[in-house]
Amino acid sequence: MEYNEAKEKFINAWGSLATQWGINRAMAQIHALLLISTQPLCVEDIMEELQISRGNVSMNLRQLMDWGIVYKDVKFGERREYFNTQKDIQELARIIVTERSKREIQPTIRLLQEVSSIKGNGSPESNEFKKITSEMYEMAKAADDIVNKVVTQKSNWLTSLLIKILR
Amino acid sequence: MEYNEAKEKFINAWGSLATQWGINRAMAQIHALLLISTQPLCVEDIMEELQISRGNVSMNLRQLMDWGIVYKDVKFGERREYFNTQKDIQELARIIVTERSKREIQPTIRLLQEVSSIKGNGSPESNEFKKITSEMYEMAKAADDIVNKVVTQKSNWLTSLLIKILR
DNA sequence: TAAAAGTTTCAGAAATATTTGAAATATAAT
DNA sequence: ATTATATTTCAAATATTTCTGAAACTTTTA
Repeated sequence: MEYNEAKEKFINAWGSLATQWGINRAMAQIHALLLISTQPLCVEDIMEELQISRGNVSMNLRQLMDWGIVYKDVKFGERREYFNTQKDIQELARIIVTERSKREIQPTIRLLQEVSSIKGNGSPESNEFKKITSEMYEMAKAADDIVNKVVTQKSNWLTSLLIKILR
Repeated sequence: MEYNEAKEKFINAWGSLATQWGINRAMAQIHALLLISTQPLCVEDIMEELQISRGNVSMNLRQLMDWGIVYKDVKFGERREYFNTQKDIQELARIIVTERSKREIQPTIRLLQEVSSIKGNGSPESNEFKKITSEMYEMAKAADDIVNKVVTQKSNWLTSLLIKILR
């Protein structure tokens, strides 16, 4: 496979995979492009490469910045804004895991906490409901604990997790 | 909060959360309903409770069965099919993690494996591409290893993982 | 201060994903 | 073999999400 072919394949496939993860295609593609780029890119560059509109690029760059994985990179003497991404893959993954936990596990925990703590009316249905949602709540908290512990260990978090699991 | 209110809230919120995880609302709601139900339900029951069409229920039950978290539960002397779900929450989570890994991590690994192993033409762009995608590949493999190790440890996998991480 | 160069916003258009409902298919009872 | 009961399929309808493009806005330069 040629470099150009591989690059195109990577960006396209990454976009498709992302939709499965509940992340939108353009956002994933923009991020993929910044990741493999040798220098920061401006909005025009991204529009050009991915053949998408200015508005789309602007909105998705904002989202990527909200996620904390893309930064504005000011060039001296240049008017235009350039964008760059976290290139350290371990650190990138750490940020993404932290962020997804904040956006997905935490609301789930709140919901389960709330519904599992209802008074209940003693009916079998109400008892089963409390039982199952409480178990789910405990489980979600355990998952959250694990993520937090793993993720606050800055460098090489993945490798050291692997080592812990293997022994 | 009343039981009925809590039940409705749980099913609705679960459906919304699911869309964030890339899972469709009806599928998540059907699963939630089976989880908290005291007995297996037939298609009619589900249609009734969630106010969705027969076709929708049928298609999503099939998907849940493909995921391995919902089963047909034959009642003797009954024509109709009844559906039930894995009620052990730890085991349920184990299946879901395994299945998502199979459906999401593995295709990702294959992609990264493929694009990172191109010949390259020596240009800085091609070198950067190989470097980044190789790092992503290594990272995805490590994540996959961790998931496999954790998930093959049948019972209490989450708790024992937590213990390992804490010490 | 006005023009230039760039960025953001957002209403409507387009693309995707989900859902419906009725016909086709399957299975069981008579 | 026929009827009754239940399930599955899939084309069309609906709903949701994403994207576009032009206007509004912001910042810099002259």
